[in-house]
Amino acid sequence: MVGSLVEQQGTARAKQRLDPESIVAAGLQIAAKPGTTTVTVRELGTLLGVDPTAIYRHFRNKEDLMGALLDRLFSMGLDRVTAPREQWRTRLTQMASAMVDLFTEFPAIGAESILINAQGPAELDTIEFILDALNVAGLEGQDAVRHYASLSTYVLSVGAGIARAQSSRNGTANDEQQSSWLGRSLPVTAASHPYINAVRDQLLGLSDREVFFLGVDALLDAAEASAMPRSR
Amino acid sequence: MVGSLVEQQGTARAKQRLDPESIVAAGLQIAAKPGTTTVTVRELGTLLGVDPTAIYRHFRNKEDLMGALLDRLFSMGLDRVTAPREQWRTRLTQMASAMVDLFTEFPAIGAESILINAQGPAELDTIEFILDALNVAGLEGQDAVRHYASLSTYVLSVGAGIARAQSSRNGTANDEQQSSWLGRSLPVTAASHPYINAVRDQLLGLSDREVFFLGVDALLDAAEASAMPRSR
DNA sequence: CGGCAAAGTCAACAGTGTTGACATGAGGGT
DNA sequence: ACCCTCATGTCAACACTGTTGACTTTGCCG
Repeated sequence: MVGSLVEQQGTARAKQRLDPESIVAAGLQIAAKPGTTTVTVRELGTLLGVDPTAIYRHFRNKEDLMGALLDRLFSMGLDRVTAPREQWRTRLTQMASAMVDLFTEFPAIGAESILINAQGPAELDTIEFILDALNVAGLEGQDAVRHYASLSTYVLSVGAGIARAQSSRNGTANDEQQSSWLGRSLPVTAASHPYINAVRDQLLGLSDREVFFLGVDALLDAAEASAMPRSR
Repeated sequence: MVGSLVEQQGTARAKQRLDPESIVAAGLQIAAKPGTTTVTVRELGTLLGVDPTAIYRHFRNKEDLMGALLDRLFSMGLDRVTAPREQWRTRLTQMASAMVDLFTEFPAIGAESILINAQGPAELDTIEFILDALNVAGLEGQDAVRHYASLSTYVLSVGAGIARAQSSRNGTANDEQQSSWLGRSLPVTAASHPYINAVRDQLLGLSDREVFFLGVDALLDAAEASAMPRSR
């Protein structure tokens, strides 16, 4: 993938002389492996064919490493945006979609996205990207900042939640366990919880992503509405 | 220690004969203590004056216990809603506000709110509460379900994020570390990131709660808009 | 070629949650 | 009033985290 001279896939090889880049690559590889709920330092070591603690020569601690991984996800997310600059709303939707996809692909990283302040270059690019889109939409200054923050927090937080749910589900062996949003069953009586009872099936049928995009749309509507008075 | 039927606070006493209720109370007490980032089984044991593993006689595992704690927070949250039933929007806002307050008060619980499916009675009551409010707003069936899910996911996910940030900040000694939302500084140049640079101060000045309520309003607007066509 | 700093190794520590074997004691049936 | 039984508390231990300090190796630079 990376085209480095030495290491490829497999279980362990490429002795010695790491660098941050190959560690990040290995981290992504581990996080992508289905059933993985967390990236552990020791697994990283065995995958790289190196003593686990060697990682600490390149990253101050695990949070630092996770930040680098998350920043990588930001970078990939930006790359997946294809719409032209004028279509700001499509661009933001694509970005949100890409991030939730990536969080689902790499749950171990996405699950902690909210805890981490990646502060990497790609995160900054993402902020710039969003502010640019909002600017195209007609938002500036404090308005732009507020809606940026709202959208960003939403994508990261809810995305993290979806990733965690994904992890839990992956933990237990399954076959296509249709991301049911609530728990399996809703133990309620019609007497005590009439509303729940009336829509119980719809509740259980909800999917994470459906709910996610509903929120994204609401936030983008709000941004658009906020831009309205200014543009007319 | 012989005659006391009920136990009180302190650091350790009330030997033997636990019950789920007192464990939950102790859990809340620990989670409320500033500087606490996570509720640990052992600390629970010492606080209750009991072997840590005794907890496993009353809860299957820690996730189960955390579910009970979270359910307690749901219960408290509902209790803090004061507006009359007709003012559905105020009620939902109060509920969201109460939850984020509680998550900030008990970060160790709030931080994991998204991972847990409490499935306790209070969570069901909360679902019922939200569906009822949306019904007052004029939403029914699938529409109500969707906006319930959207709002619920939002409050839990973003609330969890705020709680985690709170924890991180509590971890390091501080004095009134004004919940700055992004990291401390934004290392960008005007050339590469003009938009960020233009609003850098506003970005750093954002507060968690401000952003949180912005999202809540957007979601409630969406719900209200969805109800509009039906009610006219 | 020599030394010095960066990087890999190893053992160990401090914390998690969790389990299995054992002890104890409160309660209920007769 | 007994005894037996089952729930509950206790203890030691395991597996698994991240992380550190002392050491050894390695490769670069003068």
